[in-house]
Amino acid sequence: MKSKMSLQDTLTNHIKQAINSIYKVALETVEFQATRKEFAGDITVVVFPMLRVIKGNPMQIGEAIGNYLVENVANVKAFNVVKGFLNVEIEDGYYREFFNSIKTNTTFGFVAPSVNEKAVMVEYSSPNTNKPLHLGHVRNNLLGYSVAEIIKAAGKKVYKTQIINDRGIHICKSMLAWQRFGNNETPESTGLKGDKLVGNYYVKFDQEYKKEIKDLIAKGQTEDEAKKNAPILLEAQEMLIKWEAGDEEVVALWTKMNTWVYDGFNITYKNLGVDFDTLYYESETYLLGKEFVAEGLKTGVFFSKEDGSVWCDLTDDGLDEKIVLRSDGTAVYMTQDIGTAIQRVKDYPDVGGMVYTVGNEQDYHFQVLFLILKKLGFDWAKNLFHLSYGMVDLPSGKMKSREGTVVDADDLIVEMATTAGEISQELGKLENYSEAEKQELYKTIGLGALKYYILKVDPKKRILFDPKSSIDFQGNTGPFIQYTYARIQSILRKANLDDVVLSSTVEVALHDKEKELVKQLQLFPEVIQNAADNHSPALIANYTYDLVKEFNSFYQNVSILGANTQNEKVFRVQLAYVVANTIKNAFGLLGVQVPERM
RNA sequence: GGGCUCUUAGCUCAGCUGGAUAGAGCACCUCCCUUCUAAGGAGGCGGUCUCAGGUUCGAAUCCUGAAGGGCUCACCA
Repeated sequence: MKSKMSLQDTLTNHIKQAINSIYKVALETVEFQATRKEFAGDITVVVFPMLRVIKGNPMQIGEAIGNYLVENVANVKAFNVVKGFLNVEIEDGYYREFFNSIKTNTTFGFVAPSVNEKAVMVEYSSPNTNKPLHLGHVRNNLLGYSVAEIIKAAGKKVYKTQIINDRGIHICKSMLAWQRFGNNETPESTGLKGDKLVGNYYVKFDQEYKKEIKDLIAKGQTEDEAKKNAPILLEAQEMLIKWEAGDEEVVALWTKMNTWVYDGFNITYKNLGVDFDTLYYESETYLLGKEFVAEGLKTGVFFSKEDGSVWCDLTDDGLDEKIVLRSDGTAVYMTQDIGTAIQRVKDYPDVGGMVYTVGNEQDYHFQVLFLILKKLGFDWAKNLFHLSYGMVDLPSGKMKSREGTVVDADDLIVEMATTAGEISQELGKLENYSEAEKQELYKTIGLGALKYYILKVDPKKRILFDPKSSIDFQGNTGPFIQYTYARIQSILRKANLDDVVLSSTVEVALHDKEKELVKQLQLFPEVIQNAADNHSPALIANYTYDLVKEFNSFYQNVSILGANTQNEKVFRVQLAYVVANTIKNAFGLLGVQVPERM
């Protein structure tokens, strides 16, 4: 494979030579930016930074470089200088050549996984098994899945994983409530999804717990006392102890109810379109990490206090002291996370870095975790990244499972599809579709709207989600982009597309809109790399939006099938094809599907 | 109180190596379907980029400080 020098690289080299021959000085770097639409030109050289090494007036320097480029560089057609900006016009031929080099490459922009590169493990979702997934999990899942796909597209092997929080007092609460009030209900007997059924008992527990607290307060206890002494809570704590001791009956119940939950989760994951390569269960990992704490004690990374608890002193790093082992020798959250990270690298030795998709309330935890792993001397510790994201809040405030003020993931998906269906029916473009096909399409559009809505914003920002008015289907939205894709497919069907048309090379003068589209396509590989480096699906979303806007403008201004010449028609069909393919691939990175019609 | 983080148009957001007159969508107002899907396009309205300093030829972008919102600072996970 021959690597072709990019336009920027070529220009950089020539500009350096120009500066060298005209001003007798060496230039370190050249700054470029896209030429603003109101000026003639395709790429702009920023002259200002050169003033550091060249004494002179930016206009004159720009003129001199411009002249040199026109004379010496094949594809440079003309130039103009505005203030300190040298706008360079490039020959159509350059863009045609680029376009022809990618037009049959269905994975343009993607880099095949390299054998030499270390793999990345991306953790996301990681729910508790006592309640169904809600909108917060949806954001987590979409982000994690998308970042995993993006890293893959950027040329690294990826393992998608999650750590399932399948043990602890919260699970026991659901179990206990079911035992007491459940009358042996099952998902089958009730027709409820397993996670919903279990979630109901978690709520039930809380109701009972509150009732008991009230009773105790009435009997004269303080609120704090009542909260500690409520019989149902004591019983749940007892249950946890039994579970840890391996009590057969408790473990059997635990297994049964968790299985219900997993069945439910799997349906939600499937509907959401996310998947995992490998799973970790907290019940299997919560004891891990202790040996490394012992190790760290020896090497002085940790120290123990008089009561036997073990700590890590991070005050030199501007943080606090952090406990890594309780005085009774049991593991804390941190211990477990240390152990799990190490375990993962043992299980998958090609892993050289990890991404943790976890809400920003755990920023501090991960800061500490990564630091400790570094101190323990793991070389992969420098490649750990906390993909932190803001909460999803409702107009009514925070979502709270126990109080039932959550936007349920399954309900949300259904609602989105319903809305998509309503809009679709109003527009009435689907005459030949069967009912099943329609439902499938509505789901694609509804999910597309939801996913795009969440992924297009910076993960760091918190989202205020108003179920009634949040998600549009017009403008900068998933459906808008899907619509453009469908419209292109319609053209391609009418064009009787075949391999000959696609692979044939035609020479046509480029329309402005065509050139802009080709330029936009050209950015895709860089956008993918950038998105991977920054763990940012939003970059992909915004790129796709820009591409689609550019295409729609082209579409309204230029007739594709009604082109004046056969050559123009062929080129435009090819262009539409490549744009559609790029939309599809880009949306694939976001986990959004594109419909053939809508 | 300490730490982290966010603040750009009425609303939701872009703006990621500091660069030209800060861009989109929604909403509101015009116009465009006898031509490839109008979930579209063309245009208008709308901004002291929270505030105050600083660095720079040049700051929404970098630095310092302030204000407001969020998160966090457990032998919980």
